[in-house]
Amino acid sequence: MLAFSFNHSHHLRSHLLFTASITTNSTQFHRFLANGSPLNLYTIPTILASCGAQRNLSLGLQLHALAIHTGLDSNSFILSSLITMYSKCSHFSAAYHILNSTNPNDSISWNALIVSSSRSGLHSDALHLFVKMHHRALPLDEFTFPSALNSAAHLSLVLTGQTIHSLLLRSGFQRHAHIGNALVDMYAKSGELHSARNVFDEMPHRDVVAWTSLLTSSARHVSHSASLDLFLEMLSSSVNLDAFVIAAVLSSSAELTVLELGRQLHATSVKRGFHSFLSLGNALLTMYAKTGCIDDAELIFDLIPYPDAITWTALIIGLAQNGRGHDSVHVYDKMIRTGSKPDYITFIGLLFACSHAGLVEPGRSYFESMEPVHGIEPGPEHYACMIDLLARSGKIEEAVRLMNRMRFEPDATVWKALLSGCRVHLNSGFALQVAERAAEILFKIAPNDAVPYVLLSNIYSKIRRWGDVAKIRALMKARGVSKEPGCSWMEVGGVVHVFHVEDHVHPRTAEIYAKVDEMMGRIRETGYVAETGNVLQDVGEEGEMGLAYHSEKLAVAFGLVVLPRGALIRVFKNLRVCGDCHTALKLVTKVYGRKVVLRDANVFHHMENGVCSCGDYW
DNA sequence: CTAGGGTTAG
Repeated sequence: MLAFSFNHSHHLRSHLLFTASITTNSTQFHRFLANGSPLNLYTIPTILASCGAQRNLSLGLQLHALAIHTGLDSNSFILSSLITMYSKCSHFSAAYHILNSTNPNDSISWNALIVSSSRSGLHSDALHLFVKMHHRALPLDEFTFPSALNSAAHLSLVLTGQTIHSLLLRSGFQRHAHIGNALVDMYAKSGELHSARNVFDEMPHRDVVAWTSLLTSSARHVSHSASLDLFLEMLSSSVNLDAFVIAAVLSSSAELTVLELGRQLHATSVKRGFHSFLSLGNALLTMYAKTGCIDDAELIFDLIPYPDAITWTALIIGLAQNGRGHDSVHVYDKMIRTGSKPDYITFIGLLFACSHAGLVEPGRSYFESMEPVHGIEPGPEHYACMIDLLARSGKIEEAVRLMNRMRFEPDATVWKALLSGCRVHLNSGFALQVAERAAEILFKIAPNDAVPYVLLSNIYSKIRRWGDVAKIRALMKARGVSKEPGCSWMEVGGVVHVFHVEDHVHPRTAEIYAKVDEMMGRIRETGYVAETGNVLQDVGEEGEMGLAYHSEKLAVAFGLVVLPRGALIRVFKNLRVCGDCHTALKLVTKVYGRKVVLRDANVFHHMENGVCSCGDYW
């Protein structure tokens, strides 16, 4: 098969690629050798490159041996290929050994090691090599700088990044596209968005990569809406979209629950043929799950041919948030059956699912399997889920025992889980005692977090200890702790309508309030009585009027006013829905024959005909 | 033979 002659280097290259692709399979490699096919300056580097790409270290080692045997191992072309192969296979000691024993004075070998170190997360090694190159006066080029900048960014070494920047200004490379992009990304990842923007504005060509760096860092360091503003700016500057940037924007759309934009991005991806890009599929799945369209999320999942851990995890979490914790567990079992490896976050989702579906026994056994079976040490989030699961199902002693078993100090997340879990079963005095103790600790370690005050105050009001309720409220006031104001919003025709408790700013306020009154009147006829137990759920956001005009009720009433008859009403709230609104809105779905999807800070409530997907357990 | 951006978080 090798008895062809090649006239063009292009043919030679495709032949070499073909050779490499068949020979990285060991058996075929041996057949290749048995055929008397040549191992030379052209074939060895090409096969080595494939070994690196496929992380086939054993074949790489054989080739190294053959190179030594044929005396080709002193050739600089071969040496740099070997260093690349070892680096990509994470066999760094071998790569360093070759580098140190042959002392190549070309940049390629050094670059290969810097790039691989940076990609493998060995950032300080990458920077060390960079400094060494600089000291030896080796040429630093358009391959060296991006990786060094990348490692500086990952270590949050802004000063180092700035030093590299100043070296760059003298190198003549600063106008190079990859280098400009790496600089923008370094400043952006370090949270120095103004510096990032300055570099960006001075670039000769601002391509989609630079925009993506700005977008994702804005989402992380500023806000998701700042990120979407940048996206609009990008669209108006006619830059070509690609799958990376769409995945990033989808993630902000998901957080902001702007379903219309998400759908448009989905359509664009299909038109542009990006649908086979895994990260984009993962982002789409998450976007649909987070906007309450769990059926669409499942459709996306079914179209992904090779799901990775992120895909499985996104589906597990999405199902759990949408009240389908049993399905999360089935998906997890399928994930294991099909050979995917769960990670730290998978278990957060799985245990969250168990806790919301009340699956005590499966939850316990999944938790116990984490370390022995999957080699993942449970972290505070996992303990928090388990404590929540146990406390909510009334096993408060067991929750406390589990907490005492932790190898590290429980953090605020864990104490909050215990406190909120206790509010479900207050009939035993023990639950109250544990809740008070947890709150006391939280008031010390997180004195400015409003959530523990509100949780404890709700517990007191549930057992009608009004004096204690007043004490907590006074304590909050004295400490200047205020809760994030509650608000609900709804998207209609691409416009987001926001409601706060008892606010009168919406242009259709009169109709909305009339509709709330009508709603409350009609559900009262079916026997609804306001629950006063959660009067203080929204401490700080509401007046003395109490429960009637909470933001979620206003939003649902608005939906009844403006949406066509029978249309699903999709509402989002930034805080947890209060118990009274939950009861009232369930009845509204029954009386009006409408479906309501209400997403609160924790989960989705798919309400229909008086029943909620959360099983009144959220 | 070496290069920049992305997706999951009770």
